[in-house]
Amino acid sequence: MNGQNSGKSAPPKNPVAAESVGQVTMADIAAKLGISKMTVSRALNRSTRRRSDASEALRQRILDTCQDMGYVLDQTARTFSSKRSGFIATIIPALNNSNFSDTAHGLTSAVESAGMQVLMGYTDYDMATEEKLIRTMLMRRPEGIVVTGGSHTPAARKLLQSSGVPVVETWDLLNAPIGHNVGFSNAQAVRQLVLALYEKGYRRMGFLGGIPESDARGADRRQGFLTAMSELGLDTTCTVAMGNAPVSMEAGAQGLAQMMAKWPDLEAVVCVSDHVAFGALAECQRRAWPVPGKLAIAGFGDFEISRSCHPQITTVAVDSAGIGKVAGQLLLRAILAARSGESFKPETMLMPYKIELRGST
Amino acid sequence: MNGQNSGKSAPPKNPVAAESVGQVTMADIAAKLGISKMTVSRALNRSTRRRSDASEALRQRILDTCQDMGYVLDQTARTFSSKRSGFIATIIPALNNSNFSDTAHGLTSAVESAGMQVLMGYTDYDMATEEKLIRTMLMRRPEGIVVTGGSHTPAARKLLQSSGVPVVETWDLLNAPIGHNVGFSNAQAVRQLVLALYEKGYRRMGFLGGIPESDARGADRRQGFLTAMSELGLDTTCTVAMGNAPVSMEAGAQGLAQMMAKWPDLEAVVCVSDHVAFGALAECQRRAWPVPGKLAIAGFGDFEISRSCHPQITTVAVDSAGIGKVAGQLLLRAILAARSGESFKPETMLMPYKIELRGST
DNA sequence: TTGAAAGCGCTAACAG
DNA sequence: CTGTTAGCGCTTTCAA
Repeated sequence: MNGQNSGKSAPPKNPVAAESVGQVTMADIAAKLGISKMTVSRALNRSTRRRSDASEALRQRILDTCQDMGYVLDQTARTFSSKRSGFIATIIPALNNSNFSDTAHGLTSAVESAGMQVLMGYTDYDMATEEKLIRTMLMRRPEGIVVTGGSHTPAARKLLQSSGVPVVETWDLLNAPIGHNVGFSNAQAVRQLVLALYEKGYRRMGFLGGIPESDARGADRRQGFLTAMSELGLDTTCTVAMGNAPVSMEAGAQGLAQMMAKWPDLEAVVCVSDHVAFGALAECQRRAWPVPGKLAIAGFGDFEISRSCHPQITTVAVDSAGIGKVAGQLLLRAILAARSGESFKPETMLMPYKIELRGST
Repeated sequence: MNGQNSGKSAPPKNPVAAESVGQVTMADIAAKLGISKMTVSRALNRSTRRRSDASEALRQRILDTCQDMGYVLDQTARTFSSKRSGFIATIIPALNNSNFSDTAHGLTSAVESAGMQVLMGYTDYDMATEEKLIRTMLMRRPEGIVVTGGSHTPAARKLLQSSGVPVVETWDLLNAPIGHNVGFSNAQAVRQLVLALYEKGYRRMGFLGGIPESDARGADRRQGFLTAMSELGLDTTCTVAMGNAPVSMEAGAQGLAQMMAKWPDLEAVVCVSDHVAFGALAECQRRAWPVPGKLAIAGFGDFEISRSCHPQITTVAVDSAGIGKVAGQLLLRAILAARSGESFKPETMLMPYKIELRGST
């Protein structure tokens, strides 16, 4: 019997299985085997052992006993003691946008092999919500933070800066990132898309997106459109802003209607996202307007819909999952560096994208 | 100076602001103000106070000091001490399926007002992954668990049963739920959809879904189709199973092609989801087959796409967010009951759904 | 209303 | 390789 367990006042345990998670502690396992808590702790933490049949046998007995007694390690206690939460906090604008959820997916894949768990939150495209989320998440002491974009409230920015852990801002290419940055220039991408449409012969083009203030990334894309059109010496007045982010398919349809009422001779519409583009396409179909015969339509993001609809929609393909994966890898390196006391300079990783010209243009 | 802080060996703090989160503890706040940790703790936990200008003034000073010193409460320590993690664990099949992410959204909304945070995980439609996730999440000692559906590995089921906290299984209506159940009969829903199509005059109908083994919900829907067709005395042989869940739009298109090659005179196709239905619709458009003229198409889930495309797709509208919201409310009641030592019987909440007949049929 | 003592379950650090 | 001691930062409990 181990003395360390003598002070325990919990009710007697079922020798075979615990009634519920959290009833059995390491001390119980240790007591049962007549060893110390530390031995149990070590057996549970060192996944691979060097040679030693004796200790390997003990290790197995410990594992079996944990199994038998229904022991589930208390990560809270572990975190509290070791100062390592095993959490990576991530904040995305919305769960139901597969661009962002793919990024979260990529992040999860990248960090789970290191035993890290992703603590996910979403802002609904609201900076105040983001600030609140950051505050809440910091209370869980994440070992790294991944946020979407570079637009934050001043307080949120301050929190991130003083978080004491590596921060990655994703999706946008930033002039003054807080820490690391994994993304691309949304403006450049749309600019290239417009140039590609120009080469195809389109001249009278419009941009269909949301209210710029509500979505920094959308505003960047709009800016890229305006830049390209100016460079080409084309008319930049044909733009419509339909409500706050996220702009829906429905809004895309309505926006197209507005746009074509105002500028009936438009040849092509560049949309802030594939969702909006699809809404516009559907509206054309309702009107029996041939696409691209009467009007060409382009989107952004390479969502499943733009590949699956007919005609397929021209878009900018982004490696959403790759952004998350790279962010995760960067974070892991930064965390390991910090553990060994090394410094790790903030890095900016430029992610590739590709203009996908398809049937809609 | 407070004696409680005397043992602290941390380096001297910047009196204005901490260099990083976690550097400042409650004891520092207390020492700064010459009060005890407990007073700080109470000020931070009791959001509203009863009358007492004096204590209210102190409370404000405490809050200001926390602000000034950049104090961020350590939720890990709080959890460890109070045995309340503030976590609700939830597991969904996939992040990028808006039905499930809407459920997660509804759950989050329902529990955040109670100060609970949602710890989210996704299985990619794999039961082994689910088991692993449950195991990992239980180490964080969630106060409640929400899982999707009733199909779990035996070990996962055992873990949930012995978790010691309320469990809600969602989306499906179960014969033997582990704890609470919030959902509806997917089979019944599809059955009603088929009956509605029958009333519209359709007779030769097929079902397009994934491999039943890979998706319990999809299998239920398939079963509902078969049941309805049998009841109506119609041919039940026209079914196609396209790959594992989640079945993509692309697979929907391919499945439709297979189906029509085998049974060219089919009048209507019922699909396991709107995504599949949309893929089928797009394939028809590619072939210039009028929908519903040549073939009627129905889906499931009332995703944005089915409302926005042309023609709009007939579907089963499910209150996805409502499922999450009700699950969250149920969980909160159960948690509160448990805290006051009351028993709280497992409940089954039947959620409504609606057959949405649209242009595609 | 406030304070002091105790301790949650684990791991770091050191000793054997 | 294993054991012992100490303590993480809070909240619980009890006392004033």
